[in-house]
Amino acid sequence: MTSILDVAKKAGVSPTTAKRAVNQPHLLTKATLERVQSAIEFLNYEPDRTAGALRRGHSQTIGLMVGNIIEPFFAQLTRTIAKAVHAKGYALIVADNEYDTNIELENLRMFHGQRVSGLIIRSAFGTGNLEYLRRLHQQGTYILEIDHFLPESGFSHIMLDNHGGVETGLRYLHNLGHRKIAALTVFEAHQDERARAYSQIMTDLGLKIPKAYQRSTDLTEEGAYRRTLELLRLPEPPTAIFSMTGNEAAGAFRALKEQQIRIPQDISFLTFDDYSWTSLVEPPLDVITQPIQAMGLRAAELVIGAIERRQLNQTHLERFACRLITRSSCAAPRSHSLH
Amino acid sequence: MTSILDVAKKAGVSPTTAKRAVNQPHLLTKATLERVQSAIEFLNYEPDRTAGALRRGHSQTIGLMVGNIIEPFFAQLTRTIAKAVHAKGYALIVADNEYDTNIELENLRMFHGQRVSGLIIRSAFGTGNLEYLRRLHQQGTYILEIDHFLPESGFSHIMLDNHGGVETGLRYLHNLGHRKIAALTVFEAHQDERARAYSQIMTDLGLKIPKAYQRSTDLTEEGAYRRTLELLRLPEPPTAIFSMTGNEAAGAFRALKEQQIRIPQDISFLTFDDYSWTSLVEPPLDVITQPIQAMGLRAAELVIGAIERRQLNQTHLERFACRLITRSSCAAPRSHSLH
DNA sequence: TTTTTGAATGGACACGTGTCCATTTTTGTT
DNA sequence: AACAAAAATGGACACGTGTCCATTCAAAAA
Repeated sequence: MTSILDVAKKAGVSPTTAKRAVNQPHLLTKATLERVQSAIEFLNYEPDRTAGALRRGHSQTIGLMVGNIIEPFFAQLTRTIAKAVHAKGYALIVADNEYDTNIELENLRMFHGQRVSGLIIRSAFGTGNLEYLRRLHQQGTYILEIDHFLPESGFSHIMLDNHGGVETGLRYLHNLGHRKIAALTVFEAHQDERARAYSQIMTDLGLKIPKAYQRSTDLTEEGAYRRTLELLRLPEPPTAIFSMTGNEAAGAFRALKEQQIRIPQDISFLTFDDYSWTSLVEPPLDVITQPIQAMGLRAAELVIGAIERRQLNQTHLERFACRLITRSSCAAPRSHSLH
Repeated sequence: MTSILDVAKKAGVSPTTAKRAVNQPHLLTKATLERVQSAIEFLNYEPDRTAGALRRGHSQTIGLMVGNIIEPFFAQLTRTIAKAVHAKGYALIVADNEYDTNIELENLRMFHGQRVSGLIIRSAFGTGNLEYLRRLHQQGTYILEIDHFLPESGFSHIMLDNHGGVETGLRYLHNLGHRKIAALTVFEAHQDERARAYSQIMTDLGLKIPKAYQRSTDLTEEGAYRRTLELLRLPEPPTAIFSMTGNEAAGAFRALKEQQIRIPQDISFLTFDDYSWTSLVEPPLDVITQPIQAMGLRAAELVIGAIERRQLNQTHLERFACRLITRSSCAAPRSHSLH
């Protein structure tokens, strides 16, 4: 493998000068710079970042831990972040935790071993790995939570305005006349912001949430499918279903379709995430869309900014607004329209 | 940052012994091993892979270059490969080339700088980066092409049985009575296997492909949308459209829907890739499904196997079969059913 | 006990870079 | 022409690991 020493020899300069041609070209004479640059080109030299990482103490690498790369939300986020960090000369190492603390821990170990400079994480529910994250941070890794955060963590985070989004959705359904509104989400221990917002806003609207509505999904398509069938079998089924993620929406929609439930005549359906397919199905779905790209760009910017300015302890808390797109999957409930 | 030296000191052994506790534990006495292990735990020691990478000459890292992470095909592939390589102790660095040789080159540079041990690549069309890939290979990076390969490259590859898949699809449509079958794909320079298979099998079936059917998409949803509208405006529009990727299918389906074309009454529609939404739309789509997970697992296995056995020059060429799933988007063409 | 053998442990060095400090060369001033 | 100041270039070392070789130790054979 050719190193900077080969370049230096070829160009007839000292190793230090050759390194400067790469890192601080403004310090060199035009002539010297050109000589070194042509040597670099001739030898196809590419600096060894592993060596640099060793010397510097951290690699020019960002770790990204998402819930599940297959979900378009995370795929889009991954892509945006990858592009942004590449532009700054960083590489992106990805892993997903499958919303499981144990899998997450293993991948955190891997990130640690790679000495990632920064970590963007959509952590699993529960505080199981908080201690490990804290240690990572203490050792110089900037940590940014995204989409979900552990309240006690004290790390920076980038969040959607989940409360606002849920409120927009629920008021929309409420105004249409719905009173029995079920949510597809994770209720356990009030860890999920959307679940919390759902409970609170339903109360604000003077609506009660039956116990039967408060069972959790596991955030998978399959789980939402099963949960939706359960809801439909209830003695008092909901007149509207509000899916808190686009992933769950696919499962729920499949269940509704299989049961030949007419949307919106029999049930209104609303979901977070404007996934491509939501406008292709019949009826096109009403959705609450997130500014994924803006969030990803900001995440990359914050992390790299903090790393380069060596402000590892500066905390940024940001919220991004979401937007309701109405199509044709929500309408007044039948009982209501008879009034 | 705690190093193995700290561990050694804490455990009262030499650095070499401490290293062995990590890498070759069978060489140590049970007592010594335990002493070192508890020191590791106490200090939260995690080996610095950047240092190991420097010494070894390559990092325990695999590069994955896909076309576009957002496409579920690549998302699924990424996830499968990520899991598989993590299990073997490797990290996965991802990048996408957006099917563009220049973007690809930049990311290849990045991979090179990171001294990835292996590279799994869905290369952009064209041989622009072949020379760079060759150099990378020469410097010790194992290279595996996936989903698409450059015939002259000589690298290992994992491919779908594209010819078989296209043949299955075309014969299916032909048997239904279709003669005017258009394909959504990349025709340029016969670089795409599915496009080549389409041309050849149409000829085998005794069918001619009008010039107007031979214009390329750019593999995007938007491009397929526009291309589909063009096809519909033709004086002799096709009676069946065969989309060669699931990504393009979304755009094509949107166009058909907007134009209020009835599927399969007015046009039959068939596509590669059994994406989640294809069974949610009306009508559910007939698809040709790929064994993405099997391909991803095999890719990871091949690359890591070659790295660990130091057989960088061994070439593996593998093909995976695909399968037609019939639902309701294909039927006999109208003119035909009148006969 | 002594010798032999193999198991267990230790020492030393190189990988390629970033960084600090030293030295040389050039430029500007008198 | 002599000097100071600034610009340009060079030297030396450390980062933490993997690997090779050397040494010590314990057990088996004589």
